[in-house]
Amino acid sequence: MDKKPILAVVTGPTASGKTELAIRLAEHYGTEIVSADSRQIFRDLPIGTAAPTAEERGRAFHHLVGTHALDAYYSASQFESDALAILPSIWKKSPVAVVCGGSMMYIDALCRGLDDMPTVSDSTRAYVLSMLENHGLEGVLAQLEICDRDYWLQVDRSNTRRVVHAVEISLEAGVPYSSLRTGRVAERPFRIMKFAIERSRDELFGRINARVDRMIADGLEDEARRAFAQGDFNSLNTVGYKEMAAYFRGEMDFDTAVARIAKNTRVYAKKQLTWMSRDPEIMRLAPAEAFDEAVKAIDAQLTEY
RNA sequence: UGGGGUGUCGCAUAGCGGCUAUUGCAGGAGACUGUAAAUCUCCCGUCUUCGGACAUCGUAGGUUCGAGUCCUACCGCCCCAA
Repeated sequence: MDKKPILAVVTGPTASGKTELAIRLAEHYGTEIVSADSRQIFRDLPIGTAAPTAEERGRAFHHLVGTHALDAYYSASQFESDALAILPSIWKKSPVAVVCGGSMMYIDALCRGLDDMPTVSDSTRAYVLSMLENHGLEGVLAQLEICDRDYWLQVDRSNTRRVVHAVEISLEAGVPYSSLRTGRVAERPFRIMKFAIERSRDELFGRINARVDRMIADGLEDEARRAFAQGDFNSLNTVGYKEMAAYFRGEMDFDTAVARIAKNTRVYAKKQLTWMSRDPEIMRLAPAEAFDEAVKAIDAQLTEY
């Protein structure tokens, strides 16, 4: 029987200690890390996204961190193909590759796969956008009812983004969006192990608050100013930056902006926890024993064949 | 001890005697298949078969058809005077 390599996924809410655990595992197994973080992938945002530092990156090689310009288009499906392309090269060095990140949809895209869908062309995107601008959400919903009645029935009709996307895909593909959604879980040629560091809500929120203060001290404001000087991109529709933008526009004072960042980071963490709660594959580790427990579990898998 | 003020949800706050007690902050739950740190939904007095039911504005009385709102007493807090 083939020895399938192992994908050790370190995930969990923001500020839970993923980076350190991932690096220690990478050091231990002489391997590299693929980041699964939808914002750390952009360059010029190291402070606000808590990207691994130069020192940390010296301890273990990190893929997909700071590799894209702020105006670049990136998505979960691109992450899926990028990660799948990188992993084999890591497995040449070690039977264990480490993935580290809190972008839950990216993790799922890699571990379970996304259904095949056409890439939306610029013209289709522009067409649906104009429909939204001229006829509002109601207009786009009417279009959705025509081109994909099944999805129209089930979609959250308040969620403009989902409605727009379904119409875009349906028009692009020429078939209903819902017909492309198979829900099939991809077969992967590797064994997946998922780990998360579990902390109490109070402790996690305390770590978040402290980290936000540190980001401010480290110069988040300047970083945000320089980033927005490049333009107002989706990559900057991000906790830490959108609040700074509101401060720059004079919509809130500095202290309020900082408080909002902490608040929105807590909300983000909560959403990650919600997502995690429905994934029974994730092994929850106590902070103090996280590394030892993860190594034990991985070694057990390594010796199994 | 006297005089004045004040008491509304975890905190803050609105509430000219009359529909469901307002708003903000903080908090909780959830959805999620190509921008996901995005986008969206719900709860936040108690119980709930999720349609509602029952409470409630420091406490106890009173006036009134009707009281968070007016009156009295008490309790707590704040200010001034001693």
